[in-house]
Amino acid sequence: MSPVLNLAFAALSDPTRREIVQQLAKGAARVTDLAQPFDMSFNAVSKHVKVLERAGLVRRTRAGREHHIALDPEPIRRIAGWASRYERFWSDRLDKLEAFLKANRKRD
Amino acid sequence: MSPVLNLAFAALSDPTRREIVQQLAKGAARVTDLAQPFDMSFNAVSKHVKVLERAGLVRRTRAGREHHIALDPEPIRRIAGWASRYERFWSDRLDKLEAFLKANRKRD
DNA sequence: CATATATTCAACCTGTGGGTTGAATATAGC
DNA sequence: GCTATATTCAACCCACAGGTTGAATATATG
Repeated sequence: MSPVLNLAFAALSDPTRREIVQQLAKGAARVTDLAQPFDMSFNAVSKHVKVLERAGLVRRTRAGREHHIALDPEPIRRIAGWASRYERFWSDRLDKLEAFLKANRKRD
Repeated sequence: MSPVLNLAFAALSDPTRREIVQQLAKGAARVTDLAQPFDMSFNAVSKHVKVLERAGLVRRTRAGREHHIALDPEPIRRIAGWASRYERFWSDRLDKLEAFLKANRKRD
């Protein structure tokens, strides 16, 4: 039972939250900025950010009335580490994984 | 919106299901075998297997009254691919990822 | 100070998740 | 054929997830 993985996997199971993570990969942003592309209420996005925060996927720094949200890649790293355990099921050599990773940098 | 990732992440957010996956990494098994280590009803485990199946993480082949459950690593591969997009956040070179993966083969 | 902006908090609704129990179904073995 | 085994199906419960709206809070700005 790994609470980190439980929360990280659960947080990333929602496509809206994965889009937010993707957004944050380009740099930190305010909640308003993150909410802007979505066709849902600001409050809904605010909740999503809170879920990501609770899972440790993002960090929040307050600057006046604005909250700066930044990606913390550690849980994703943990997920990559977890997934790597099954890497032998799709190839025996890490350079094959490397090739796969390279080919999949853009897609969702 | 990637249904594959939605379902795979959601399925793997449950520690029981991750344990089942881990169990299946050692080879295919019957539902009864999978249920045996857990302190919950057989039916609960049967449900978990169904969730994994729906997510494409396992495949089922019927042999008489026994159902053989086998790991299908493709969705995990997809997750590894997704996570790899953020690899630049923790290192710039894939050989660093490789080292990390090697060091984390055993843990949960 | 008054108002606009950025954000959370709280209450609510509906759907789904994980668990239970009890029954149904199908195959195996004596 | 009868009984035991392997499994799903169905109904139910409770907790949580994702969304809404309305209000509260805090900071900027004219």
